[in-house]
Amino acid sequence: MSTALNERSRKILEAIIEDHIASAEPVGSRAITRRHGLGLSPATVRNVMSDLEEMGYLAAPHTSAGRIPTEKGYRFYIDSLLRIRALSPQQKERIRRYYRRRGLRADELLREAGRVLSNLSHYTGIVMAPQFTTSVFRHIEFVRLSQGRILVIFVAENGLVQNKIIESGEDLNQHDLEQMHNYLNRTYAGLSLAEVKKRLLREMSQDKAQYDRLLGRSMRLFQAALKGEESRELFIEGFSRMLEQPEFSDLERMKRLFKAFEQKSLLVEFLDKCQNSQGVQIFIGSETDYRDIEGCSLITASYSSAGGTIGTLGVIGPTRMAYSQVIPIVDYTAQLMSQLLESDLE
Amino acid sequence: MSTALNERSRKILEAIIEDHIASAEPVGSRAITRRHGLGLSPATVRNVMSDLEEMGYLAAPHTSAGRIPTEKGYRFYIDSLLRIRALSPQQKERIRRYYRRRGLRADELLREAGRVLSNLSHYTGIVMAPQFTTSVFRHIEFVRLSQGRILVIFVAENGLVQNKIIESGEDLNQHDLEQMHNYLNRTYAGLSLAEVKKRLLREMSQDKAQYDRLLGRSMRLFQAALKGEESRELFIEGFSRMLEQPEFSDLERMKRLFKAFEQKSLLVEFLDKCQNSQGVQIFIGSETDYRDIEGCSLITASYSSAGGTIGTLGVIGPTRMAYSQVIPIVDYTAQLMSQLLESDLE
DNA sequence: GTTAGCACTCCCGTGGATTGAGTGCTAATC
DNA sequence: GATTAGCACTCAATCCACGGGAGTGCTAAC
Repeated sequence: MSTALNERSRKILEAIIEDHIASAEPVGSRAITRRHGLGLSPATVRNVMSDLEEMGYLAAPHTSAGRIPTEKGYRFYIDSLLRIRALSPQQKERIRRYYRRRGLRADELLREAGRVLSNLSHYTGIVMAPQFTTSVFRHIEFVRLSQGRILVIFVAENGLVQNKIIESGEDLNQHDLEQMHNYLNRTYAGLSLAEVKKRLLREMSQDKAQYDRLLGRSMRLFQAALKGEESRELFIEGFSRMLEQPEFSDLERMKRLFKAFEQKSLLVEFLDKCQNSQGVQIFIGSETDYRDIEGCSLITASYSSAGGTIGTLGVIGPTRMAYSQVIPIVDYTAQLMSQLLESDLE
Repeated sequence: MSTALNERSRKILEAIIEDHIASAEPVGSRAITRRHGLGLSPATVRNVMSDLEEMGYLAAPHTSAGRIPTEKGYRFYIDSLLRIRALSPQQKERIRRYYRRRGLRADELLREAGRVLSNLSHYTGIVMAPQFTTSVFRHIEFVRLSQGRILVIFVAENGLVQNKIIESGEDLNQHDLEQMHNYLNRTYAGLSLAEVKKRLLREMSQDKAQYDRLLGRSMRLFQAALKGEESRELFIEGFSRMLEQPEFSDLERMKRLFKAFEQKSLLVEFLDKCQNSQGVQIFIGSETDYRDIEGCSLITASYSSAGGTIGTLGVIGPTRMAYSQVIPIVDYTAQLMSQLLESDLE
């Protein structure tokens, strides 16, 4: 009952977890000896399993069922047992092919990534789009919609487009608006939006007087367009895959999970917290600390552009997930998104 | 056994359907006499029910259960028994209040409509966005993304924004692009996109030679931006409401339904066919001729702008739907969308 | 330390038996 | 002739007992 696991226990734990991932059923001692023939009898395996349960890596649904891994079991499996094979060039090529279609807008690209993640993993794909404020500003455009209502269109360097309606106190005609956005484009293109905000603030207060009416108004409009909380877009694709998982044949549970997905905001918040980490992150069950998706694991990776991470994508599935297959897919997809979003720059 | 229904049969049919809508259970003869006390004994009601079954308005799941309405029964109910009360001014005001938030973009407005439809009806709300080609052209903008890749942004009179990436053979700098879209905006604003297409074609062939290089290129770019199939956006909101309906406690069925929603394209196709009809349309069960949503009914209405219908919205729920409540909500929401999308014009 | 053997536990499927809601029919009643 | 009370019948759903099977834990032998 030493707390460290010896080679044999690890082998058995691994075998149990892998069998359970494949079958979704509790795994018994005989099944292990049959399928993994470690040169041990069922009785021996039973003793080891009993120890593993004692240590919290396994649990028994009831006396005469086999064992299923606990979250601690999965955690150990992922940290110590799992070896991830990098994708072969062929596999990478196969994934890349999904994105080959030309003329895909950035948002379409991200949604497509969600679909691909779902299809390849057989779970649900999630992609959080970049926060606009972290992007590099490329272009702004004002279009007068009606008395006092102006449509603002931003374009970021990575090709993401966002639009917004602002209400300006005074009515501005389209010609003035054009002059205004021309000025803004000349002045601020190439800066990050955060920087734009800062400069805007400085310039407006510092030398306010020096600017003529038009420029002052341009800046005020820009500022109005930039302010306000910004909800990040989240693409969730392939939820129906979840319906295929036996663990969600419980309707009540399904319903909760679905509502969580429909809500999105909590998931966005969570992914936002993941965003600053490098590489693939794995959250098993309650490790997400997010009750509605109980029984699920989350594999995420962030994608980046121009140095910083800008968004997060991943796969959400039951804790009993085929981690070894999903992890490299998520990893590579994140790399790919970084490349593809970058490629709009020359 | 005459084929026409007398007053008494109609009353009983109505009572059965309304009870069934409320309870989702087969309705028995005693329940009718108890809850609707028509001054008849259960035995009499049984005789009538038997006739109604004979005529195809009711069906019995098995010998000793009550009766449930058939699609024919619902159809008769809707066509002949149901009287719809128009919404009271208070109810209308309550609905309008949902849209009072300012600065809502057209697409946000439509999605919000889906949510509101879902919340008020307790079923799933669907909103098909206007087809861009039928909109009135207000503004176009070209933004150079990279070597040969141009982002095109369209704005329609109703405030809808669409963007697209086109690949131009030659590399154009941003300054040229601006001149081009300025020209296009001056020339074509206010026309419907269909008309723009036509004029573009005519002008390009007729007096091709007369145009200078820039104008010719502008038109070619515009044309490139307009071509290609256009997938209509469809907002489906509140699917989780379906999970609450007892008829979908069958997992297999749920799954089919969900996949149908995830697919969207068939639903778009179907709604597209509804679009040219006036007023509220109701499709009961297999009347949609769309197998995946079997057991569901669809209540739709089209919203319009500048005379023509531009999109369709509605509610999808089980055939056992609270028609009398949902119909006026769908009707009024469609009217409201017409108004709200119009209000961008002065 | 490992393993064979065995008693024990518990889930699950099967097959009556029972219950209850509801029907259809018949004969009596209005 | 329409309506209704009464009654036999049907069928799904529920409960319960039972047996089989999978799996465990313990003990004693290797």
